[in-house]
Amino acid sequence: MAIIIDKNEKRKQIAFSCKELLFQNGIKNITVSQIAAEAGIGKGTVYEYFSSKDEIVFEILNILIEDMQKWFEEFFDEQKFNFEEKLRYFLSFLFLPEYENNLKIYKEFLSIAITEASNEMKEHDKECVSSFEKFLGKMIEDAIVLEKLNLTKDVIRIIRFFHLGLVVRSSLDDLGVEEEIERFISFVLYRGGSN
Amino acid sequence: MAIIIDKNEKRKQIAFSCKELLFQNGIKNITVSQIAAEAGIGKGTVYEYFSSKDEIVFEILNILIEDMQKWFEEFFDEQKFNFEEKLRYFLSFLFLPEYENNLKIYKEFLSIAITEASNEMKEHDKECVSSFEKFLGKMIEDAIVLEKLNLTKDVIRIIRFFHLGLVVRSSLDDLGVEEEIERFISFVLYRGGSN
Amino acid sequence: MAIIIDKNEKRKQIAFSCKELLFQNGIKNITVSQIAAEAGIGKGTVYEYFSSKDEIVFEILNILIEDMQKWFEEFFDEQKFNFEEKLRYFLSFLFLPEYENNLKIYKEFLSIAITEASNEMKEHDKECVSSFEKFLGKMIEDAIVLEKLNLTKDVIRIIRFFHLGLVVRSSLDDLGVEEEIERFISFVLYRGGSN
Amino acid sequence: MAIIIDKNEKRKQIAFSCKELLFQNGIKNITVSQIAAEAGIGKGTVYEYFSSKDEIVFEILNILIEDMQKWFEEFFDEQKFNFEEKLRYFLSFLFLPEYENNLKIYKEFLSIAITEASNEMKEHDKECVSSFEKFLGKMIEDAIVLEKLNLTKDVIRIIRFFHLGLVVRSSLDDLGVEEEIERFISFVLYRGGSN
DNA sequence: TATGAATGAGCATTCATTCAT
DNA sequence: AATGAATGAATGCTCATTCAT
Repeated sequence: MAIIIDKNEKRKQIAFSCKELLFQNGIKNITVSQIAAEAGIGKGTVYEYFSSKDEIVFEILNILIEDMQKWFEEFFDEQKFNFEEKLRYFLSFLFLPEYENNLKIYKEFLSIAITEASNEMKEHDKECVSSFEKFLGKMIEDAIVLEKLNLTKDVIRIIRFFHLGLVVRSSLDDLGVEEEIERFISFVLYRGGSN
Repeated sequence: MAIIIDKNEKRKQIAFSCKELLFQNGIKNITVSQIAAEAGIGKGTVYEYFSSKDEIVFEILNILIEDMQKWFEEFFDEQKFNFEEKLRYFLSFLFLPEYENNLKIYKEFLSIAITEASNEMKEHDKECVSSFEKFLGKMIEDAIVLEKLNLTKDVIRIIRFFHLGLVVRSSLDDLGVEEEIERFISFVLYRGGSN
Repeated sequence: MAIIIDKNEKRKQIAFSCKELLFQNGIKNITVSQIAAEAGIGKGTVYEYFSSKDEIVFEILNILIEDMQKWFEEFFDEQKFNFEEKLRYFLSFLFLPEYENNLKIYKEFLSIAITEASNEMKEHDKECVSSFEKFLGKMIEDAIVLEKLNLTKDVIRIIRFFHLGLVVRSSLDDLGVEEEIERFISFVLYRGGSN
Repeated sequence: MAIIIDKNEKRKQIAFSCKELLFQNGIKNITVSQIAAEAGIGKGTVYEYFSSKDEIVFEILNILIEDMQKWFEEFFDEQKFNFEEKLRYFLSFLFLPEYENNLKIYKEFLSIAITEASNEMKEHDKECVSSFEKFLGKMIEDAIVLEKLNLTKDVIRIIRFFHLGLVVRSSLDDLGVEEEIERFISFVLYRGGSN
């Protein structure tokens, strides 16, 4: 059993050391040679811990998803903002210059996830999303109770899907992300504003 | 004198004959050899009509998009639907069993586009998006004028981003797409109304 | 017989119209399609007059050699220079900026000639060289008789080979062509100069 | 632990085993597949030791040049030859029947170099030339000091260019190489002397 | 357990040549 | 006679995976 734990530990270790590699090359262009070199082990050794390249890639992605979850949680632990501010930050933080790399990684994740997500990946992602929704849920609740805003829990999903769509489109359009976000916030909060 | 061939016609012809191939192999795995074989022509002949493999794939994608646009037009031309019904169709048609193949290719397109969109690809995508926005625009306009609904044009973007997010998430979650769509429709249509 | 003459005429015509193409692309990169386009005829038509691409290339080269021969002759017809001046010009004229294209072509010719000269090409070249040597011969003769220079006819060959070597090396070294030429002239004329 | 291989040694080994192949097929027509087969290794293995086909060809050329240098050294080490004999050997050895293959490859090298010399190629050539000039330099020095011949270092360049011209012309003319060489030697050695 | 040398299938693209019209 | 559409052989290079040590 000790061996199994060690194996798992080593897997994480190898995957962890390749995060930087992903920033630079993108998942599509990563090679097993690079992974081995970056992890400081032999190419053959990689296959002692993973049975295929895809498996390595998934492991790296899983680590990155966990990272993202942490970033979210850390940010939202500070409770001093009102709903509008929180929502704005939630929607825009991945587009801030300082999170450029995270956006990149998140896109890489999506790119893989869309067409070939493994069950393990889905499992990981589910946890992430759930923790994420929990927070949005809390946010809405506060908004309803404390700010007396006219909202329902349903808006969580709309926020999530909108956000996701925004990330994807930002790769394709030269859209003004901020503008789109403001439009969405207006819609959610002051939807009658144009009335 | 040799026969003069309508190059554009032949392009379409070649691309058309490869629709099925694309469904089977996907964008990434399709090869020029397969394309030539499927079109019943020589490999070199392909390059008389296309300057690169990517160009062929784009042409096939174009045909698929044109197909989709036709389905839309056909659907929307029948004017018996109200805004809610149209919106429902717009959001859900890709998830209908008969469009399974289109959804698959669309996802693959997104997967590629997210991380390695070439300018050519972006250009291609822009046309596609613009045609869809035109539909949505007309839809909203009608809704405002004919159905006296309380909507603004801004909702177009929200619909688009939501739809995109839905497509992406549908790869990851076992979400009830229909349920999500109903939730969104409710939100867009009745939320403000219920105030 | 009229037809044969016409055929030959057309060959020349096709080859002639491709001189410019050679300046731009170099012989190695020229294609039959380009040749046909440049000559304003169909690709198949080219093969009515030539039986292979190589044959076309040789024909173009032959025309260029004839051209070069003409340039030489025209220049040396003006008899107002002394031997040293003539020699200097002879050695350096291909390196003058205004003959850049000719140098390029001459190199192309050499490039082909070195490894795959056809008999026809050799025949052409022989004529060219002979006319060339005739002139150098006259030059030397005048130098001996009129300028009382201490030279023999043997120097003709040395001049020719040196010149050829210079052209070839100029493609490889960043050599100071002028300097090399002066060195050579000194050697030929004032060989004892360093004594 | 896997075996660690001396990469440089293996490079030489691969290149060495392909000398014959180069003689047979020429620089232009050699293929990587052939190289791999000739070296008794897989095609992919070739790319473990060379980063491109050109690099392999250069390595083979290098070996040929090193061979030539060795032959020179061996010849010139036997100090019983005087300058005239050395010069004769230098000018004529490439035309000896036993070096026919080397002449062929050298010509092909020149053919390529003239019109499409890459920087890599120029660099490679520079080394080769410099080593030959060193020989010639030593030769001249000895001639001046030991044989009291009336020569200057300038003659090195003239010898080199003449030699090069001779190689090139030998492809075109049915010239008597030996005769030309004798003529040149006479010119260099006795012409000034007869003044 | 760790390694890295060896592998070879797989693929886009070019272009001289042919031949039906 | 003139054409240009069709062709397919030919080739450099990549990289995940294997396996002898």
